[in-house]
Amino acid sequence: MDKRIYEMHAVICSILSNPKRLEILDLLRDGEKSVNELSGLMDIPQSNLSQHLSLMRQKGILETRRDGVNIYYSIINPKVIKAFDIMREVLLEQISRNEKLIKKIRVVRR
Amino acid sequence: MDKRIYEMHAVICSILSNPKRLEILDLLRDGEKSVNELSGLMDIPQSNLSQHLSLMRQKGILETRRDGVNIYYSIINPKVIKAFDIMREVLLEQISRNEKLIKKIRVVRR
DNA sequence: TTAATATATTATATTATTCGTATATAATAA
DNA sequence: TTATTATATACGAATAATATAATATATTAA
Repeated sequence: MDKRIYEMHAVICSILSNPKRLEILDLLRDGEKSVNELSGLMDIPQSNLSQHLSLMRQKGILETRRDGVNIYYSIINPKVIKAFDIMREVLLEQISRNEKLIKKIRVVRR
Repeated sequence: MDKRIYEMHAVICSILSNPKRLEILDLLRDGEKSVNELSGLMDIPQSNLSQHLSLMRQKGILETRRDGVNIYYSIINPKVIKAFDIMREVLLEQISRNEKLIKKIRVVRR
């Protein structure tokens, strides 16, 4: 397998490796939102939001549409949300596995 | 939605954001392999391989089994491979979208 | 044209990742 | 016990990612 494909793959995945970008994607999962709307929903300076948005646009994850003063961002490929959700499931399953482990340890100690 | 869940989510996703780790996961997709086997299949110093493996174990993605001198690593949750594959599809679809775009531009220029 | 609003860009400082080298540990064989 | 093989860890240097502040641009309204 070509190494370059792993590198490109890693670049795409690195988009999901930041909490703010995950929050943005989660906010956009049901359709487009303007920068202003996003800004109101998130606790983040506008410039930082804009940076994350432009990064995701550059990487081909988001696209934009201008309507007057507003610029609306949306997710190009819904598979990104699919991957988002699967990784979320992985996380939640990890957490519940850990909880079970902790309970077990407590029972043994009693 | 709790911000901490996005942070944990980002940590899990950051595992997929490195080409070597993606290659390791790809090599482990059909079952466990020892560090030695992985080392033979990859072009990477053993210490670096070990670093990536221990990171993925710490983060709850891989688990280990010792058999004599060898330590076998395997993927705990197959959903990780599912997410791997979906993100790969996103990448491939991006590439083919770009190719189409380039062709279009060429036709227009003629 | 000027003002107001929405969004993007740049520079910078801080922090995090990555990877190599060297070293350490752990299991087994001799 | 010593040697060998397999694996892990510590450290440091280079690089990359991040957030913030300040500034720039673009659109519309007055």
